[in-house]
Amino acid sequence: MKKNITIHDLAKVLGIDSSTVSRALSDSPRVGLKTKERVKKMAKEMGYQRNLLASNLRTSKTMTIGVVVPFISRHFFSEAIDGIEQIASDKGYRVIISQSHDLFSTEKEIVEGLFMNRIDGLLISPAQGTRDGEHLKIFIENNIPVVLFDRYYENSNISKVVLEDRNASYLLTEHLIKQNKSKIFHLTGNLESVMYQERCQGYKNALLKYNVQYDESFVKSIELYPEEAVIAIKSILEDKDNLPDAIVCANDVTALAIMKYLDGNTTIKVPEDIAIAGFSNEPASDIIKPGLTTIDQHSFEMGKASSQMLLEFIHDKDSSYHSSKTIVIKSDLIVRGSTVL
Amino acid sequence: MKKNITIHDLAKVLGIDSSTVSRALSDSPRVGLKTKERVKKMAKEMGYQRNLLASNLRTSKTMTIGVVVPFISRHFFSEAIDGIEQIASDKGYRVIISQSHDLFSTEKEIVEGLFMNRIDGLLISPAQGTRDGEHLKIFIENNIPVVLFDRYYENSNISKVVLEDRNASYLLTEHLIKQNKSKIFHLTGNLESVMYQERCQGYKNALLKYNVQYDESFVKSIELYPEEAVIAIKSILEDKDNLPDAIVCANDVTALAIMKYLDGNTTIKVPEDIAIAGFSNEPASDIIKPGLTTIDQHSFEMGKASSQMLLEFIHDKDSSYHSSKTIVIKSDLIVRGSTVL
DNA sequence: TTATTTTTTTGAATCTTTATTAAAGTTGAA
DNA sequence: TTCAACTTTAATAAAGATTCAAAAAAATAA
Repeated sequence: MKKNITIHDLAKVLGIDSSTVSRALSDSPRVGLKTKERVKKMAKEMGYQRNLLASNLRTSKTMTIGVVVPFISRHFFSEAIDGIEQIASDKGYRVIISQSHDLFSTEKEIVEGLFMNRIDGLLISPAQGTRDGEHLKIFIENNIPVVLFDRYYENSNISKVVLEDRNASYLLTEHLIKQNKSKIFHLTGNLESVMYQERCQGYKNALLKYNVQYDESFVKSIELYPEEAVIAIKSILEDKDNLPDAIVCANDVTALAIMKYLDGNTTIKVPEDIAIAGFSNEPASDIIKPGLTTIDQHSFEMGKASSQMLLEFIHDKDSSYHSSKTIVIKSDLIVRGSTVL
Repeated sequence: MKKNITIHDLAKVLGIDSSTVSRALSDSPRVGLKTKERVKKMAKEMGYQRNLLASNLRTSKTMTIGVVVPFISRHFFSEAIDGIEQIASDKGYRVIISQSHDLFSTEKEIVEGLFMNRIDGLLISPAQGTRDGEHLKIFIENNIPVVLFDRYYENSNISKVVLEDRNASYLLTEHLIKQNKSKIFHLTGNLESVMYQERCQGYKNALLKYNVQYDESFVKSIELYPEEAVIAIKSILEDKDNLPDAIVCANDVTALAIMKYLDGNTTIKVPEDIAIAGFSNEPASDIIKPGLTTIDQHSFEMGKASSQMLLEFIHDKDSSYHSSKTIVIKSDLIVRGSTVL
């Protein structure tokens, strides 16, 4: 129930001016050693806690970066956040995390709130179905750095850190071809998203390169959630004349859902009858039997890289950072039992 | 590069006082309709963005609650956060999420930072090995509500929302007994933690109740991480004269690690030779084969309940909220193949 | 001792918003 | 018409910390 004490309270008690107290507490060289000590001692004694609202308002710096992701529970994102936090806290920055639940409207609200709170920089992996960064304009206009990571906009000059999606997808498909699979389907997400376009392109490129059968009907675009995946696999299996012997899924959760469905509801064997590959290396991929062949996206590294990039931008505000810098993170193919006997 | 515009800029342009602008923007009844409209129109036109730092400083309210968890990637916590966010955003509160990585020192820093940012309330699931809430004292002293969830301190009068750990553990053990298991081990965490004490007690109570063999050596306390679990199961298996036919693990990740080890490195069959039960219902529990019998902690509900409690405290600051209110969340036994043929 | 330099401290202004109090303008009943 | 009651706006003072210019104090040189 005690009132917050301020530098003015300290000043009064010590019989000095509040500006001196302020300087003493921030270890300014412009205040004498004994005063410094007196102030610090008293501050501790009286339980002084600096009010960052006031401080931030005055300095117009919050030492805070905002992070917006679709879902913090996705392994990929929580790992990335770890990376982000590590770099940021190293440099004395606080990180505030929000999730958009993959909804543009929520994302917009969050982003506006973060602006009103005057964060020093924004790291965002945009909600699906967001075509452009219009709602991020305020940041750009006010010279507050923004870095996109993992997901990005096609015709935007906002800097970004992304995965080599196309190549990763190519590697997955190539791997399946080398396992003598000849009818390879691709289950992808919303194809308006550049990321899924890229993954789809990598898949096609591999088929083309190795001269493997391809037909438009091989690509199914769905919302990449488990329930949707089950619906999709059911419909695929119904067309008995056109059965795949392999499916490249654009994320792990759908791949896992399909494997689970096949195991529980059909006699189809993975990988003998149909090989399944995923994307992300979620923890469950290594627990399911057979293990799921997938792509390691180096999420932690990606988080570190984006954080680093953002902080660089923050520290040299003047340079025209908008100039669309892009960092591409390497990916690794992880081969497990779902594609190899 | 454009400068942030303030209510003063608006006031100047409109030829009225800044206080009127402020009122107009917050829809105060104390300003005329036409002025309101004029102000709002101009605000939009000039791209005005309210500065919450100043606003919060003036009102000494931030409409923000802090959430601190050990790891956001744990399914339990990310679900709980979802629940917390849902309730909070409903009431117009922003949520800022931090992870302590289960380290007290990190938690302390985070908590101090949150205080300096003058959050309106704190929701925290403390790091393991923290015996008391000494570092939360500033909040209590300054009448900022704190609610613990999931994990808590033994002799603390901070309000909390917890699981009926003891009962849940009892149910698990009882279930194993009913499967005719007669030598049931318990793999638990740090027994200084009340939560693990409770889970251990529930296990013991069930054995006692049904008159099943018990020996102190049946309880192994470890750091509940996968690697430690593997070490533990190896050492258990080495003592060939004292093999369990069931193990109750105090969380899912250890249970999963053990199942994976048994499957890959031994001929021991789950559940025939050894039945395994976990705690938390992580997603992977439903993916592993056989499925892992575990406890559903209703994390989403727990998040909602804690958020609700905290907001109530915030809204009636005067009532002596410290009076150690406790909400106990019910748990459910989920039976899967790891304990039943 | 006085003049000069250096160190330490002060006072006022600033950041942006909001609350409080005062003032001005309107309306209506007596 | 006059006074009261009400509506709308203005002016000023916080909220708590930081910063700049200037003053005061201390240290050094002449």
